Amino acid sequence: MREEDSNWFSRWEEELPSPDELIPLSQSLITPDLALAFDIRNPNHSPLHHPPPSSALHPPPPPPPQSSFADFAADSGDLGSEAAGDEPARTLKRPRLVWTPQLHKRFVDAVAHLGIKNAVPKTIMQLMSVDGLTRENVASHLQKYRLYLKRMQGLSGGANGGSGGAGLGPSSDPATDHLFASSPVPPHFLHPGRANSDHFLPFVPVPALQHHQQQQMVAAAVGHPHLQSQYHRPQMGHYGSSPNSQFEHPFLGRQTQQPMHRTGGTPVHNQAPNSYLEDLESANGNGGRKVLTLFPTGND
DNA sequence: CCCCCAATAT
DNA sequence: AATATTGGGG
Repeated sequence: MREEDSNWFSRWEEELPSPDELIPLSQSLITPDLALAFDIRNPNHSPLHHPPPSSALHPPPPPPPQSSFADFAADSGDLGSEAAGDEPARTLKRPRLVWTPQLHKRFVDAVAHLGIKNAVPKTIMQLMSVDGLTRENVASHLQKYRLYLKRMQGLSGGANGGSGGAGLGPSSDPATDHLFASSPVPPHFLHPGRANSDHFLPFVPVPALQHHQQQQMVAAAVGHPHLQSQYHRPQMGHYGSSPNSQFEHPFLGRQTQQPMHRTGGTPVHNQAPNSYLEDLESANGNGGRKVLTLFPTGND
């Protein structure tokens, strides 16, 4: 057992959104097929602002009254190809994941805590424990993230590049990566020559740094009944900080496991019985794209 | 099987 | 533009 575990887990607890803060997306209760078929999402661009839990409850986010159909028509093109009107149940395509800053944050945390070495897609995914997240999602994101880190390193010290700016530190290149820029990149990520298991932050508890960003997690509204992220707390240790445990969904249950060594065998202890997840995972085949709607908290 | 990365595809 | 998918190599 590593004491560190309790450490960072504790930290995590703080960040964990209370169940109250989790905002269920509208379609959560709709039949997946239905949701998919109708493509319930914001056609335009404005993601529903899920107002923070300021006012207690929000009614079902009801917004886009119109255009659904337009979209539906547009993207249902593919859906129709496979007997969509009849027995769609299987072969559902999963919506594209949207990496909100919050989600990315969790990703970075996971990577940071795992240590670069153990941070491989599967592990990261497991640690993040966000429902609906697949290994591919993570792999793809990780790939991009690595490129980002590389860029940062390359440009950080000396010469400038010419990209307009010249000598600025880690060049904040243009639109290269807004998402990545929004999360603090743990130092160790940047230098390769370091011990592998360094994760605990010295003490840089982010003193007075920005605190504005409430950490709300993502609620994934995939085409499935209850797609919300759920983090589970480690059963070990003591996590009594969050008294909100009225969260009991009989359905999802992702359990966490601890990091293991990725050498040879990877005895991860498993994931819970997410039948729904498996369904989603295996589902695939035709094109109908939907968007995983993790809500962006209008705070960017 | 899983990982990684580059190139494509959507 | 942001993700997903594919393909080749380890």
